[in-house]
Amino acid sequence: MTDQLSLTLAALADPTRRAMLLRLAAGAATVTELGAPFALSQPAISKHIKVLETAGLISRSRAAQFRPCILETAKLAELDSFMAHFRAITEGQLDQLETYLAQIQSTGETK
Amino acid sequence: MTDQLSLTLAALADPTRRAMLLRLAAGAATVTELGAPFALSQPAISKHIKVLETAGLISRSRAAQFRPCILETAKLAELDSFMAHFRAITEGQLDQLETYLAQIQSTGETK
DNA sequence: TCGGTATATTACTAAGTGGCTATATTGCTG
DNA sequence: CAGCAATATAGCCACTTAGTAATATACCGA
Repeated sequence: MTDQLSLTLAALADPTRRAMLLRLAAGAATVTELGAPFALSQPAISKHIKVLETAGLISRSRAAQFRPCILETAKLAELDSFMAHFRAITEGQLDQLETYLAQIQSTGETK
Repeated sequence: MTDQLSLTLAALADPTRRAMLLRLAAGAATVTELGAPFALSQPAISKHIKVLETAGLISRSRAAQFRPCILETAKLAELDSFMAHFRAITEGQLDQLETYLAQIQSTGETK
């Protein structure tokens, strides 16, 4: 599991880390702020953040004793472009459903 | 990691399994067909497929001694809707870049 | 310089994952 | 029914992961 996309997905495969990212979508936050919502020890929070950083999903600066985190969207965009491979199919099925709905509506049939 | 989205992401966090899904995006396939491209033992292939099935990303029917797999898009759509939370931000950044490009083009400035 | 706050690192444990070989199951087909 | 092809299961191993408590580091303010 050495490729970037796997790294991204593995980092996202945890509700705590996803919640952190959603929090960061609203703007930068410190480690303590990011960890506040969770009943986890401080090292556990640091670890989660390190996973996100290693995956390139966040980056960090330094301000006094704070290490504020900000969201990095590049890897998310990469995942998004992977998802696009399936989006056509999903939408295709949606179209089929819509066609079907339009059809029963026009013919008055219920089955 | 008990929630559905984590399950989906963990299943996707493996290049072999992603390749299988991409293959299935082109249509149904048997276990052997799905495993053919990989230098893995047959049990390893079965295991990967089971992970995908458990995550609800594929489903399987039964035809003689074959167990053909088909792609299930519901969980992918769910992931897609999670990604939407970030898409606005990514596109926002893109817009900023476009605005910037439009600006330097109209003013003739390079910085 | 000392104490406090923010964060990281270390060392440990329990559980999960991905791979293997060997074996079992299931259903055609001869 | 015998044998083969497709697939699943069991048992094992090496490695990773998510959590913990304890400790270390870094920086601010009095």
